[in-house]
Amino acid sequence: MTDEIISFITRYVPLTEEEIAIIHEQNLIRSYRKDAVLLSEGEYAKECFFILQGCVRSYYLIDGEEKTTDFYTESQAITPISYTKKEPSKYFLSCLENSIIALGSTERNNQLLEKIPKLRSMVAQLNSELLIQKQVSFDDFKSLSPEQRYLSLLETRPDLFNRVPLYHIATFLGITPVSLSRMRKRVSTKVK
Amino acid sequence: MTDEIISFITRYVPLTEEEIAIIHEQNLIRSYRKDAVLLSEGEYAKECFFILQGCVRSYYLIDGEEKTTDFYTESQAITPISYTKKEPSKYFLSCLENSIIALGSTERNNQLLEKIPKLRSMVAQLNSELLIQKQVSFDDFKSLSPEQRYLSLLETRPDLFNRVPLYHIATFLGITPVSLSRMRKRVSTKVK
DNA sequence: AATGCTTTTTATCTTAAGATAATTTTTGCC
DNA sequence: GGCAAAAATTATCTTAAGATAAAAAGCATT
Repeated sequence: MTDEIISFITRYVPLTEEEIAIIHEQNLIRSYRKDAVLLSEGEYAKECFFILQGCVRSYYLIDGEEKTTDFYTESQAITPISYTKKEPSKYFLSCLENSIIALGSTERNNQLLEKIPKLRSMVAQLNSELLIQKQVSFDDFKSLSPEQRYLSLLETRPDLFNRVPLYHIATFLGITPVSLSRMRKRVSTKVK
Repeated sequence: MTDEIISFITRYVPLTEEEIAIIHEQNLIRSYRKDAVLLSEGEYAKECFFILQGCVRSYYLIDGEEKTTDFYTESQAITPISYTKKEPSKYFLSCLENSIIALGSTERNNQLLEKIPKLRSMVAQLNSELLIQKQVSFDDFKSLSPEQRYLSLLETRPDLFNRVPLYHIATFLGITPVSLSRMRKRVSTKVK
């Protein structure tokens, strides 16, 4: 049932049967309804998340407008900044779909790291990978025009367009929903 | 002489005298002239860098245009993606000023990590911190207008404006130099 | 002081994004 | 099938950025 977590981890470090059992024991799995809020602005994140099924969105609320910064889907881990830094969150996390999510509290995660120390190496590798990914996407974002960013997202994450409303994709691309709509029209007439 | 490196490290892990001596031994320090290139597109990075004195810029060359993605100054470490991933670099690193830089090759760094294993913890902490920083700047970048980004940079890194040509700052802000110049004029007349 | 090079600004024109409001389309639901 | 809410599009007007070219200002060096 939580094989996704095991295969996620074993991309970084090998696990024995025993260790797999320990991880299964520790698993806390929850279901959330669409629009359920996993973390609010101002709140201290007590947990990090691993998405087994569904889709989660992170966003800032600025002058009453939601600015989406990320979409997380199956087999992605979410470690809120607030979880790491022990400070109030500046952004929200909420479910775009009914979702099944594994939770790790600080205590539970620390226990796991005590019992299976090599998980520290996994975390280190993962962070290093995420840092590189983030840097690459940021660099791309800066050097591409909104239209190029849209076209690029169409290629790299086509799945999103089937499960996420366009107005969230718009703010994720750093533009307004109205502008995205206009752009899509422009692009489609270009192609023809 | 390389106390900066020691105090950089001890922000993350304590060091004994012995360990400090080991680090000093391993240090390879070089001087570079303004415009010296530390890493070229297409090249495999053999080293990572720690800036003791001076300023380094990272940039992509796109359609003959340089797009600056970062400025590194005193006491900042640079670990090229190419160094970590062992693949050709997509960007350049070059000196904006005459600079004094400590170099760490893969071999030398691995030796250090063998001799002082707790440095792994430092690297892990540093990466986690850098990931958070990168995420925050990316989120800001997306939600701010070019003008707001300019004003924010003026506050967060005023030093840059004294040592870096505006046309590099412009591409760093994701706009053209002409546009930055126009914007500065607009902003200055607003204030009056 | 004169020259050449780098950096910044100005000007003009074009294009696309922001703001706002209204309308249309789609979707879910009783 | 009809209704309400959510999502997407359209229209209009304003504002700022991109492209390009040219001029001006700042520097360094001889």
